[in-house]
Amino acid sequence: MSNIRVRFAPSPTGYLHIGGVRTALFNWLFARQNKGTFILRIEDTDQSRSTEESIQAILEGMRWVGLDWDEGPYRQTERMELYRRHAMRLFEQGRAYWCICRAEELEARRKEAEAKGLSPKYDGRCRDLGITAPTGDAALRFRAPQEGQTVIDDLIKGRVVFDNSVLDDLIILRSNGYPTYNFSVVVDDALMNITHVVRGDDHLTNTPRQIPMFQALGYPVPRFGHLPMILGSDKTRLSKRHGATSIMAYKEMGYLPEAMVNYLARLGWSHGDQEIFTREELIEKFSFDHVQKSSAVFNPEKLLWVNAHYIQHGAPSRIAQALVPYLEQAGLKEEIKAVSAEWLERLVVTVRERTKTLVEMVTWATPYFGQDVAVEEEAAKKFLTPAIVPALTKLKVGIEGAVEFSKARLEEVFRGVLEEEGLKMAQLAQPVRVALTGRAASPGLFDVMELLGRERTLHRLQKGIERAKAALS
RNA sequence: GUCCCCAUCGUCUAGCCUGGCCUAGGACGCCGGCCUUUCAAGCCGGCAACACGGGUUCAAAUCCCGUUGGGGACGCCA
Repeated sequence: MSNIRVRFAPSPTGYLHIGGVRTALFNWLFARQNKGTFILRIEDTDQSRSTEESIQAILEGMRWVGLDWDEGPYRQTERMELYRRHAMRLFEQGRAYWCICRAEELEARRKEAEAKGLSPKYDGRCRDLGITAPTGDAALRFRAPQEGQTVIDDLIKGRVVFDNSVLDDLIILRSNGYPTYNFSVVVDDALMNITHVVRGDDHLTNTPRQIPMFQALGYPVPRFGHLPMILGSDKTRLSKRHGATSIMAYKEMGYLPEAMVNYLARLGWSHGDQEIFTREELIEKFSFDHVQKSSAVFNPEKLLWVNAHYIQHGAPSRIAQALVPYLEQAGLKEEIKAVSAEWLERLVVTVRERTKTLVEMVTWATPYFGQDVAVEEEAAKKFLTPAIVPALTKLKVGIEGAVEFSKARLEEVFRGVLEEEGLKMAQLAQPVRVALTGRAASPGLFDVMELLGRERTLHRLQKGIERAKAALS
Protein backbone atom coordinates (compact mmCIF):
# COMPACT_ATOMS: atom_id res chain seq x y z
CA MET A 1 0.00 0.00 0.00
CA SER A 2 1.39 3.37 -1.03
CA ASN A 3 0.98 6.51 1.02
CA ILE A 4 -1.47 7.97 -1.45
CA ARG A 5 -4.67 8.80 0.36
CA VAL A 6 -7.76 10.26 -1.25
CA ARG A 7 -11.29 10.80 -0.08
CA PHE A 8 -14.84 11.29 -1.26
CA ALA A 9 -16.64 13.70 1.03
CA PRO A 10 -20.31 14.15 0.23
CA SER A 11 -22.72 16.12 2.34
CA PRO A 12 -25.81 14.11 3.23
CA THR A 13 -28.41 16.56 2.08
CA GLY A 14 -30.02 14.42 -0.58
CA TYR A 15 -29.44 11.34 -2.64
CA LEU A 16 -26.13 10.36 -4.17
CA HIS A 17 -26.17 11.93 -7.58
CA ILE A 18 -24.40 11.30 -10.84
CA GLY A 19 -21.83 14.04 -10.33
CA GLY A 20 -20.95 12.74 -6.89
CA VAL A 21 -20.48 9.25 -8.23
CA ARG A 22 -18.10 10.48 -10.88
CA THR A 23 -16.05 12.40 -8.32
CA ALA A 24 -15.98 9.32 -6.12
CA LEU A 25 -15.06 7.15 -9.09
CA PHE A 26 -12.06 9.27 -10.11
CA ASN A 27 -10.80 9.26 -6.54
CA TRP A 28 -11.35 5.54 -6.28
CA LEU A 29 -9.58 4.82 -9.57
CA PHE A 30 -6.61 6.91 -8.54
CA ALA A 31 -6.42 5.13 -5.19
CA ARG A 32 -6.71 1.67 -6.69
CA GLN A 33 -4.21 2.41 -9.43
CA ASN A 34 -1.66 3.52 -6.88
CA LYS A 35 -2.47 0.96 -4.24
CA GLY A 36 -3.48 3.85 -2.05
CA THR A 37 -6.31 4.39 0.38
CA PHE A 38 -9.81 5.56 -0.49
CA ILE A 39 -11.66 7.20 2.37
CA LEU A 40 -15.34 7.98 2.69
CA ARG A 41 -16.21 10.96 4.82
CA ILE A 42 -19.65 12.35 5.47
CA GLU A 43 -19.70 16.12 5.76
CA ASP A 44 -22.70 16.64 7.98
CA THR A 45 -21.79 19.77 9.90
CA ASP A 46 -24.90 21.52 8.68
CA GLN A 47 -27.33 20.00 11.09
CA SER A 48 -30.36 21.60 9.55
CA ARG A 49 -29.83 20.00 6.16
CA SER A 50 -28.17 16.68 6.91
CA THR A 51 -30.27 13.57 7.32
CA GLU A 52 -29.59 10.00 8.30
CA GLU A 53 -31.65 8.90 5.35
CA SER A 54 -29.27 10.68 2.99
CA ILE A 55 -26.27 9.03 4.61
CA GLN A 56 -27.82 5.64 4.01
CA ALA A 57 -28.68 6.57 0.44
CA ILE A 58 -25.07 7.56 -0.19
CA LEU A 59 -23.74 4.30 1.21
CA GLU A 60 -26.27 2.32 -0.80
CA GLY A 61 -25.31 4.13 -3.99
CA MET A 62 -21.61 3.65 -3.41
CA ARG A 63 -22.11 -0.04 -2.84
CA TRP A 64 -24.24 -0.43 -5.90
CA VAL A 65 -21.60 1.01 -8.21
CA GLY A 66 -18.96 -1.00 -6.41
CA LEU A 67 -16.85 1.85 -5.08
CA ASP A 68 -15.60 0.28 -1.92
CA TRP A 69 -13.86 2.42 0.65
CA ASP A 70 -10.93 1.49 2.83
CA GLU A 71 -11.66 3.83 5.71
CA GLY A 72 -14.81 5.36 7.04
CA PRO A 73 -17.46 6.34 6.68
CA TYR A 74 -16.28 9.05 9.03
CA ARG A 75 -18.83 11.57 10.10
CA GLN A 76 -17.79 15.09 10.87
CA THR A 77 -20.38 15.41 13.60
CA GLU A 78 -18.41 12.77 15.47
CA ARG A 79 -15.27 14.84 15.24
CA MET A 80 -16.44 18.12 16.74
CA GLU A 81 -13.78 18.14 19.40
CA LEU A 82 -11.07 18.09 16.78
CA TYR A 83 -12.41 21.13 14.98
CA ARG A 84 -12.89 23.11 18.18
CA ARG A 85 -9.42 22.32 19.36
CA HIS A 86 -7.90 23.38 16.05
CA ALA A 87 -9.99 26.51 15.96
CA MET A 88 -8.83 27.48 19.41
CA ARG A 89 -5.29 26.82 18.37
CA LEU A 90 -5.68 29.36 15.59
CA PHE A 91 -7.23 31.80 18.02
CA GLU A 92 -4.35 31.42 20.44
CA GLN A 93 -1.90 31.95 17.62
CA GLY A 94 -3.67 35.13 16.70
CA ARG A 95 -4.72 33.63 13.39
CA ALA A 96 -8.37 33.74 14.26
CA TYR A 97 -10.57 36.29 16.01
CA TRP A 98 -14.04 36.56 17.44
CA CYS A 99 -16.62 38.31 15.36
CA ILE A 100 -19.73 39.66 16.99
CA CYS A 101 -21.50 40.80 13.86
CA ARG A 102 -24.95 39.30 13.70
CA ALA A 103 -25.87 37.09 10.78
CA GLU A 104 -28.68 39.45 9.74
CA GLU A 105 -26.35 42.43 9.81
CA LEU A 106 -23.84 40.63 7.63
CA GLU A 107 -26.57 39.69 5.22
CA ALA A 108 -27.76 43.28 5.03
CA ARG A 109 -24.28 44.64 4.47
CA ARG A 110 -23.64 42.06 1.80
CA LYS A 111 -26.77 43.06 -0.05
CA GLU A 112 -25.87 46.70 0.24
CA ALA A 113 -22.39 46.14 -1.12
CA GLU A 114 -23.76 44.13 -3.97
CA ALA A 115 -26.26 46.83 -4.82
CA LYS A 116 -23.43 49.32 -5.03
CA GLY A 117 -21.54 46.96 -7.27
CA LEU A 118 -18.89 46.33 -4.67
CA SER A 119 -17.35 43.07 -3.64
CA PRO A 120 -19.66 41.38 -1.12
CA LYS A 121 -16.81 40.21 1.05
CA TYR A 122 -16.65 40.69 4.82
CA ASP A 123 -15.46 44.18 5.73
CA GLY A 124 -13.29 42.99 8.59
CA ARG A 125 -14.79 45.26 11.20
CA CYS A 126 -14.22 42.82 14.07
CA ARG A 127 -10.74 41.98 12.87
CA ASP A 128 -8.89 44.20 15.29
CA LEU A 129 -11.37 44.45 18.10
CA GLY A 130 -9.27 42.04 20.14
CA ILE A 131 -12.21 40.26 21.72
CA THR A 132 -10.89 37.53 23.99
CA ALA A 133 -13.93 36.28 25.83
CA PRO A 134 -17.06 36.91 23.83
CA THR A 135 -20.37 37.04 25.58
CA GLY A 136 -23.40 35.71 23.79
CA ASP A 137 -23.26 34.78 20.11
CA ALA A 138 -19.93 35.15 18.45
CA ALA A 139 -18.35 33.38 15.54
CA LEU A 140 -14.68 32.70 15.07
CA ARG A 141 -13.10 34.02 11.89
CA PHE A 142 -9.85 33.00 10.27
CA ARG A 143 -7.50 35.90 9.66
CA ALA A 144 -6.78 35.40 5.98
CA PRO A 145 -3.60 36.72 4.43
CA GLN A 146 -4.18 39.93 2.49
CA GLU A 147 -0.91 40.19 0.68
CA GLY A 148 0.93 38.02 -1.74
CA GLN A 149 -0.49 35.22 -3.83
CA THR A 150 -1.68 31.70 -3.37
CA VAL A 151 -0.69 29.30 -6.11
CA ILE A 152 -2.30 25.99 -6.88
CA ASP A 153 -0.62 23.47 -9.13
CA ASP A 154 -3.80 21.69 -9.99
CA LEU A 155 -3.63 18.12 -11.27
CA ILE A 156 -6.21 18.97 -13.90
CA LYS A 157 -6.31 22.72 -14.42
CA GLY A 158 -2.60 23.34 -14.15
CA ARG A 159 -1.21 26.40 -12.43
CA VAL A 160 -3.85 28.71 -10.97
CA VAL A 161 -2.90 31.91 -9.18
CA PHE A 162 -5.03 33.94 -6.80
CA ASP A 163 -4.20 37.30 -5.29
CA ASN A 164 -4.63 37.03 -1.56
CA SER A 165 -6.33 40.41 -1.59
CA VAL A 166 -9.49 38.67 -2.78
CA LEU A 167 -9.51 36.48 0.32
CA ASP A 168 -12.18 36.87 2.93
CA ASP A 169 -11.91 36.32 6.68
CA LEU A 170 -13.94 33.16 6.73
CA ILE A 171 -16.01 32.05 9.67
CA ILE A 172 -14.52 28.80 10.87
CA LEU A 173 -16.65 28.27 13.95
CA ARG A 174 -20.28 29.25 13.89
CA SER A 175 -21.86 30.87 16.90
CA ASN A 176 -23.49 27.52 17.65
CA GLY A 177 -20.06 25.99 17.99
CA TYR A 178 -20.20 23.97 14.77
CA PRO A 179 -17.36 24.32 12.28
CA THR A 180 -18.04 25.53 8.76
CA TYR A 181 -17.19 23.55 5.66
CA ASN A 182 -14.01 25.36 4.70
CA PHE A 183 -12.55 24.71 8.10
CA SER A 184 -13.67 21.18 8.87
CA VAL A 185 -12.50 20.09 5.46
CA VAL A 186 -9.02 21.42 6.15
CA VAL A 187 -8.79 19.84 9.59
CA ASP A 188 -10.00 16.50 8.28
CA ASP A 189 -7.89 16.46 5.15
CA ALA A 190 -4.88 17.26 7.32
CA LEU A 191 -5.64 14.80 10.09
CA MET A 192 -6.57 12.03 7.68
CA ASN A 193 -3.30 12.61 5.82
CA ILE A 194 -5.06 13.18 2.54
CA THR A 195 -2.41 13.52 -0.13
CA HIS A 196 -4.63 14.41 -3.09
CA VAL A 197 -7.85 16.38 -2.80
CA VAL A 198 -9.87 15.56 -5.89
CA ARG A 199 -13.24 17.28 -6.06
CA GLY A 200 -15.54 19.26 -8.33
CA ASP A 201 -14.20 22.48 -9.77
CA ASP A 202 -16.93 24.40 -7.99
CA HIS A 203 -14.40 24.16 -5.16
CA LEU A 204 -11.55 25.71 -7.07
CA THR A 205 -12.08 29.12 -5.49
CA ASN A 206 -12.30 27.52 -2.05
CA THR A 207 -8.81 26.19 -2.42
CA PRO A 208 -6.93 29.47 -1.91
CA ARG A 209 -9.04 29.98 1.21
CA GLN A 210 -8.10 26.58 2.55
CA ILE A 211 -4.39 26.53 1.79
CA PRO A 212 -3.54 29.33 4.28
CA MET A 213 -5.37 27.36 6.97
CA PHE A 214 -3.27 24.26 6.35
CA GLN A 215 -0.24 26.48 6.63
CA ALA A 216 -1.40 28.30 9.75
CA LEU A 217 -2.08 24.97 11.39
CA GLY A 218 1.34 23.72 10.40
CA TYR A 219 0.14 20.86 8.21
CA PRO A 220 1.47 19.95 4.79
CA VAL A 221 -0.70 21.18 1.94
CA PRO A 222 -2.11 18.34 -0.14
CA ARG A 223 -2.17 18.37 -3.93
CA PHE A 224 -5.42 19.39 -5.54
CA GLY A 225 -7.29 18.24 -8.61
CA HIS A 226 -10.46 19.97 -9.70
CA LEU A 227 -12.82 18.00 -11.86
CA PRO A 228 -15.02 19.82 -14.35
CA MET A 229 -18.73 19.88 -13.67
CA ILE A 230 -21.37 17.76 -15.32
CA LEU A 231 -23.98 19.82 -17.11
CA GLY A 232 -27.48 19.18 -18.33
CA SER A 233 -28.51 19.44 -21.97
CA ASP A 234 -29.04 23.20 -21.57
CA LYS A 235 -25.45 23.55 -20.34
CA THR A 236 -26.40 24.50 -16.84
CA ARG A 237 -25.38 22.48 -13.85
CA LEU A 238 -27.02 19.07 -13.87
CA SER A 239 -30.11 19.00 -11.69
CA LYS A 240 -33.46 17.32 -11.33
CA ARG A 241 -34.82 19.46 -14.10
CA HIS A 242 -32.69 17.47 -16.51
CA GLY A 243 -34.21 14.16 -15.52
CA ALA A 244 -33.00 11.53 -13.11
CA THR A 245 -29.82 12.50 -11.29
CA SER A 246 -29.91 10.08 -8.40
CA ILE A 247 -27.68 7.10 -9.06
CA MET A 248 -30.23 4.70 -7.64
CA ALA A 249 -32.85 5.97 -10.07
CA TYR A 250 -30.70 4.44 -12.78
CA LYS A 251 -30.73 1.14 -11.03
CA GLU A 252 -34.49 1.27 -11.00
CA MET A 253 -34.56 2.07 -14.68
CA GLY A 254 -32.63 -1.09 -15.42
CA TYR A 255 -29.08 0.14 -15.81
CA LEU A 256 -26.12 -2.05 -14.92
CA PRO A 257 -23.64 -0.56 -12.46
CA GLU A 258 -20.77 -1.50 -14.77
CA ALA A 259 -22.41 0.56 -17.52
CA MET A 260 -22.84 3.55 -15.23
CA VAL A 261 -19.21 3.36 -14.20
CA ASN A 262 -18.02 3.03 -17.78
CA TYR A 263 -20.14 5.94 -18.98
CA LEU A 264 -19.20 8.20 -16.09
CA ALA A 265 -15.52 7.41 -16.49
CA ARG A 266 -15.68 8.44 -20.13
CA LEU A 267 -17.52 11.63 -19.27
CA GLY A 268 -14.59 14.00 -18.94
CA TRP A 269 -11.86 11.44 -19.30
CA SER A 270 -10.63 9.48 -22.28
CA HIS A 271 -8.05 7.01 -23.39
CA GLY A 272 -7.71 7.51 -27.12
CA ASP A 273 -10.72 6.21 -29.00
CA GLN A 274 -11.63 3.50 -26.56
CA GLU A 275 -15.22 3.55 -25.36
CA ILE A 276 -15.62 0.34 -23.41
CA PHE A 277 -13.44 -0.40 -20.42
CA THR A 278 -13.47 -3.15 -17.87
CA ARG A 279 -13.02 -2.01 -14.31
CA GLU A 280 -9.45 -3.34 -14.39
CA GLU A 281 -8.67 -1.37 -17.53
CA LEU A 282 -10.07 1.75 -15.94
CA ILE A 283 -7.81 1.30 -12.95
CA GLU A 284 -4.84 0.66 -15.17
CA LYS A 285 -5.42 3.42 -17.70
CA PHE A 286 -6.91 6.24 -15.67
CA SER A 287 -4.83 9.40 -15.62
CA PHE A 288 -5.44 13.00 -14.61
CA ASP A 289 -3.50 14.00 -17.72
CA HIS A 290 -6.44 12.94 -19.80
CA VAL A 291 -9.18 14.44 -17.71
CA GLN A 292 -10.88 17.20 -19.66
CA LYS A 293 -10.59 20.72 -18.30
CA SER A 294 -13.98 21.79 -19.53
CA SER A 295 -17.36 20.72 -18.28
CA ALA A 296 -19.27 17.92 -19.96
CA VAL A 297 -22.92 17.55 -20.88
CA PHE A 298 -24.57 14.44 -19.53
CA ASN A 299 -25.94 12.47 -22.48
CA PRO A 300 -28.58 9.91 -21.50
CA GLU A 301 -28.63 8.42 -24.99
CA LYS A 302 -25.02 7.47 -24.90
CA LEU A 303 -25.47 6.05 -21.43
CA LEU A 304 -28.27 3.92 -22.83
CA TRP A 305 -25.99 2.70 -25.60
CA VAL A 306 -23.28 1.78 -23.10
CA ASN A 307 -25.86 -0.06 -21.02
CA ALA A 308 -27.11 -1.93 -24.08
CA HIS A 309 -23.54 -2.86 -24.84
CA TYR A 310 -23.04 -4.38 -21.41
CA ILE A 311 -26.34 -6.21 -21.60
CA GLN A 312 -25.51 -7.62 -25.02
CA HIS A 313 -21.92 -8.53 -24.37
CA GLY A 314 -21.80 -9.38 -20.69
CA ALA A 315 -21.48 -12.92 -19.42
CA PRO A 316 -24.96 -14.49 -19.65
CA SER A 317 -24.72 -15.61 -16.05
CA ARG A 318 -23.98 -12.06 -14.93
CA ILE A 319 -26.90 -10.59 -16.87
CA ALA A 320 -29.24 -13.32 -15.72
CA GLN A 321 -28.27 -12.73 -12.12
CA ALA A 322 -28.81 -8.98 -12.53
CA LEU A 323 -32.17 -9.57 -14.20
CA VAL A 324 -33.73 -11.73 -11.52
CA PRO A 325 -34.75 -8.92 -9.13
CA TYR A 326 -36.51 -7.11 -11.96
CA LEU A 327 -38.32 -10.29 -12.94
CA GLU A 328 -39.40 -10.76 -9.35
CA GLN A 329 -40.58 -7.24 -9.16
CA ALA A 330 -42.69 -7.87 -12.23
CA GLY A 331 -44.53 -10.60 -10.32
CA LEU A 332 -42.66 -13.60 -11.66
CA LYS A 333 -41.24 -14.73 -8.36
CA GLU A 334 -42.80 -18.19 -8.44
CA GLU A 335 -42.07 -18.71 -12.09
CA ILE A 336 -38.38 -18.02 -11.57
CA LYS A 337 -38.14 -20.64 -8.89
CA ALA A 338 -39.44 -23.17 -11.40
CA VAL A 339 -36.72 -22.62 -13.98
CA SER A 340 -33.08 -23.61 -14.05
CA ALA A 341 -30.19 -21.17 -14.08
CA GLU A 342 -29.13 -22.66 -17.36
CA TRP A 343 -32.53 -22.01 -18.96
CA LEU A 344 -32.57 -18.45 -17.65
CA GLU A 345 -29.22 -17.80 -19.26
CA ARG A 346 -30.50 -19.15 -22.55
CA LEU A 347 -33.46 -16.83 -22.24
CA VAL A 348 -31.15 -13.88 -21.62
CA VAL A 349 -29.04 -14.75 -24.62
CA THR A 350 -32.00 -14.97 -26.95
CA VAL A 351 -33.72 -11.75 -25.88
CA ARG A 352 -30.86 -9.48 -25.00
CA GLU A 353 -29.92 -8.10 -28.36
CA ARG A 354 -33.26 -6.32 -28.60
CA THR A 355 -32.91 -4.88 -25.14
CA LYS A 356 -31.24 -1.76 -23.79
CA THR A 357 -32.17 -1.96 -20.13
CA LEU A 358 -33.02 -4.71 -17.69
CA VAL A 359 -36.51 -3.26 -17.37
CA GLU A 360 -36.96 -3.62 -21.10
CA MET A 361 -35.58 -7.11 -20.88
CA VAL A 362 -38.33 -8.09 -18.48
CA THR A 363 -40.90 -7.12 -21.08
CA TRP A 364 -39.21 -9.30 -23.65
CA ALA A 365 -38.76 -12.18 -21.25
CA THR A 366 -42.24 -12.50 -19.77
CA PRO A 367 -43.81 -14.52 -22.63
CA TYR A 368 -41.47 -17.40 -21.87
CA PHE A 369 -42.77 -17.94 -18.38
CA GLY A 370 -45.92 -19.92 -17.67
CA GLN A 371 -47.97 -22.34 -19.64
CA ASP A 372 -50.10 -19.84 -21.51
CA VAL A 373 -49.26 -16.51 -22.93
CA ALA A 374 -51.23 -13.29 -23.07
CA VAL A 375 -51.89 -12.56 -26.73
CA GLU A 376 -52.02 -8.97 -27.83
CA GLU A 377 -55.36 -8.19 -29.38
CA GLU A 378 -53.99 -6.33 -32.33
CA ALA A 379 -51.47 -9.03 -33.21
CA ALA A 380 -54.10 -11.76 -32.99
CA LYS A 381 -56.49 -9.85 -35.16
CA LYS A 382 -53.90 -9.41 -37.83
CA PHE A 383 -52.30 -12.85 -37.90
CA LEU A 384 -54.51 -15.44 -36.23
CA THR A 385 -57.11 -15.71 -38.96
CA PRO A 386 -59.14 -18.71 -40.19
CA ALA A 387 -57.13 -18.78 -43.40
CA ILE A 388 -54.00 -19.80 -41.58
CA VAL A 389 -55.59 -22.64 -39.62
CA PRO A 390 -54.67 -25.44 -42.06
CA ALA A 391 -51.02 -24.45 -42.07
CA LEU A 392 -50.89 -24.07 -38.31
CA THR A 393 -52.52 -27.43 -37.85
CA LYS A 394 -50.14 -29.07 -40.26
CA LEU A 395 -47.20 -27.53 -38.42
CA LYS A 396 -48.47 -28.76 -35.09
CA VAL A 397 -48.91 -32.27 -36.44
CA GLY A 398 -45.46 -32.13 -37.96
CA ILE A 399 -43.87 -31.11 -34.69
CA GLU A 400 -45.77 -33.78 -32.80
CA GLY A 401 -44.45 -36.35 -35.22
CA ALA A 402 -40.87 -35.15 -35.13
CA VAL A 403 -38.61 -37.57 -33.31
CA GLU A 404 -36.27 -34.86 -32.28
CA PHE A 405 -37.14 -31.38 -30.93
CA SER A 406 -34.18 -29.45 -32.27
CA LYS A 407 -33.86 -26.17 -34.09
CA ALA A 408 -32.69 -27.88 -37.27
CA ARG A 409 -35.47 -30.44 -37.24
CA LEU A 410 -38.06 -27.79 -36.39
CA GLU A 411 -36.99 -25.72 -39.34
CA GLU A 412 -37.24 -28.70 -41.65
CA VAL A 413 -40.79 -29.34 -40.53
CA PHE A 414 -41.63 -25.68 -40.87
CA ARG A 415 -40.26 -25.45 -44.40
CA GLY A 416 -42.13 -28.57 -45.34
CA VAL A 417 -45.40 -26.96 -44.34
CA LEU A 418 -44.48 -23.83 -46.24
CA GLU A 419 -43.98 -25.80 -49.40
CA GLU A 420 -47.13 -27.86 -49.10
CA GLU A 421 -49.25 -24.84 -48.40
CA GLY A 422 -47.52 -22.62 -50.92
CA LEU A 423 -46.73 -20.02 -48.30
CA LYS A 424 -43.88 -17.63 -47.86
CA MET A 425 -41.85 -17.66 -44.69
CA ALA A 426 -43.38 -14.51 -43.27
CA GLN A 427 -46.91 -15.68 -44.00
CA LEU A 428 -46.62 -18.52 -41.55
CA ALA A 429 -43.94 -17.17 -39.26
CA GLN A 430 -46.00 -14.26 -38.00
CA PRO A 431 -49.07 -16.32 -37.01
CA VAL A 432 -46.82 -18.83 -35.29
CA ARG A 433 -44.98 -16.06 -33.54
CA VAL A 434 -48.20 -14.59 -32.24
CA ALA A 435 -49.45 -17.97 -31.08
CA LEU A 436 -46.18 -18.69 -29.29
CA THR A 437 -45.27 -15.31 -27.83
CA GLY A 438 -48.47 -13.32 -28.06
CA ARG A 439 -46.71 -10.60 -30.02
CA ALA A 440 -45.78 -9.67 -33.53
CA ALA A 441 -42.14 -9.19 -32.64
CA SER A 442 -39.89 -11.75 -31.00
CA PRO A 443 -36.54 -13.48 -31.32
CA GLY A 444 -36.09 -16.08 -34.08
CA LEU A 445 -38.95 -18.57 -34.13
CA PHE A 446 -36.89 -21.68 -33.65
CA ASP A 447 -35.08 -20.11 -30.72
CA VAL A 448 -38.46 -19.33 -29.25
CA MET A 449 -39.63 -22.93 -29.69
CA GLU A 450 -36.49 -24.30 -28.20
CA LEU A 451 -36.87 -22.06 -25.20
CA LEU A 452 -40.49 -23.03 -24.77
CA GLY A 453 -39.87 -26.72 -25.21
CA ARG A 454 -41.99 -29.22 -27.08
CA GLU A 455 -44.89 -29.38 -24.70
CA ARG A 456 -45.55 -25.66 -24.41
CA THR A 457 -44.88 -25.08 -28.08
CA LEU A 458 -47.60 -27.54 -28.98
CA HIS A 459 -49.92 -26.24 -26.32
CA ARG A 460 -49.65 -22.64 -27.45
CA LEU A 461 -49.91 -23.66 -31.08
CA GLN A 462 -53.16 -25.42 -30.26
CA LYS A 463 -54.48 -22.35 -28.45
CA GLY A 464 -53.50 -20.26 -31.44
CA ILE A 465 -55.36 -22.57 -33.79
CA GLU A 466 -58.47 -22.36 -31.66
CA ARG A 467 -58.30 -18.63 -31.53
CA ALA A 468 -57.76 -18.41 -35.29
CA LYS A 469 -60.76 -20.61 -35.94
CA ALA A 470 -62.95 -18.51 -33.71
CA ALA A 471 -61.90 -15.28 -35.33
CA LEU A 472 -64.97 -13.90 -37.10
CA SER A 473 -65.51 -15.63 -40.48
C1' G B 1 -19.87 43.84 -9.88
C1' U B 2 -15.08 41.23 -8.46
C1' C B 3 -12.15 36.85 -8.82
C1' C B 4 -11.32 32.02 -11.02
C1' C B 5 -11.97 28.23 -14.80
C1' C B 6 -13.16 26.79 -19.77
C1' A B 7 -13.79 26.90 -25.44
C1' U B 8 -12.73 20.77 -31.68
C1' C B 9 -19.15 17.83 -35.12
C1' G B 10 -25.98 18.47 -31.62
C1' U B 11 -23.39 15.48 -27.49
C1' C B 12 -18.87 12.64 -25.42
C1' U B 13 -14.07 13.05 -27.26
C1' A B 14 -8.75 12.09 -30.24
C1' G B 15 -5.27 15.55 -31.82
C1' C B 16 -2.81 20.64 -28.56
C1' C B 17 2.25 20.18 -23.98
C1' U B 18 6.81 18.38 -28.04
C1' G B 19 3.53 23.42 -34.84
C1' G B 20 3.95 20.18 -40.67
C1' C B 21 1.72 13.08 -40.71
C1' C B 22 -5.31 17.00 -40.00
C1' U B 23 -8.50 17.03 -46.94
C1' A B 24 -9.36 17.21 -38.27
C1' G B 25 -10.00 10.75 -36.35
C1' G B 26 -13.43 7.75 -33.12
C1' A B 27 -18.16 7.17 -30.36
C1' C B 28 -23.53 8.36 -29.32
C1' G B 29 -27.64 10.19 -31.94
C1' C B 30 -29.69 11.15 -36.86
C1' C B 31 -30.27 9.81 -42.27
C1' G B 32 -29.60 6.04 -46.26
C1' G B 33 -28.37 1.02 -47.71
C1' C B 34 -27.24 -4.31 -46.89
C1' C B 35 -28.73 -8.64 -44.15
C1' U B 36 -33.60 -10.68 -42.81
C1' U B 37 -39.34 -15.08 -40.61
C1' U B 38 -40.94 -10.16 -37.14
C1' C B 39 -38.37 -6.83 -33.87
C1' A B 40 -33.65 -6.03 -32.88
C1' A B 41 -28.50 -6.77 -33.34
C1' G B 42 -24.68 -6.56 -36.98
C1' C B 43 -22.26 -4.57 -41.38
C1' C B 44 -21.51 -0.54 -45.06
C1' G B 45 -22.15 4.58 -46.30
C1' G B 46 -23.66 9.80 -45.32
C1' C B 47 -24.57 14.60 -42.74
C1' A B 48 -21.86 17.26 -39.04
C1' A B 49 -16.73 20.85 -35.60
C1' C B 50 -11.16 23.57 -34.79
C1' A B 51 -16.02 30.43 -31.32
C1' C B 52 -14.05 35.19 -33.45
C1' G B 53 -10.01 38.74 -34.39
C1' G B 54 -5.02 39.82 -34.34
C1' G B 55 -0.06 38.22 -34.02
C1' U B 56 4.54 34.60 -34.17
C1' U B 57 6.16 31.19 -38.16
C1' C B 58 8.00 28.86 -44.48
C1' A B 59 3.78 26.39 -41.89
C1' A B 60 -1.12 27.14 -36.45
C1' A B 61 -6.72 23.11 -34.24
C1' U B 62 -1.83 23.15 -32.01
C1' C B 63 2.26 28.85 -29.48
C1' C B 64 1.07 34.31 -27.77
C1' C B 65 -2.47 38.49 -27.08
C1' G B 66 -7.31 40.29 -27.25
C1' U B 67 -12.65 39.78 -27.92
C1' U B 68 -16.92 37.02 -27.42
C1' G B 69 -19.46 33.14 -25.28
C1' G B 70 -20.26 29.51 -21.36
C1' G B 71 -19.47 27.81 -16.35
C1' G B 72 -18.09 28.44 -11.20
C1' A B 73 -17.17 31.16 -6.63
C1' C B 74 -17.95 35.41 -3.62
C1' G B 75 -23.12 32.20 2.97
C1' C B 76 -22.71 31.51 10.72
C1' C B 77 -24.41 25.94 2.89
C1' A B 78 -21.29 22.13 1.37
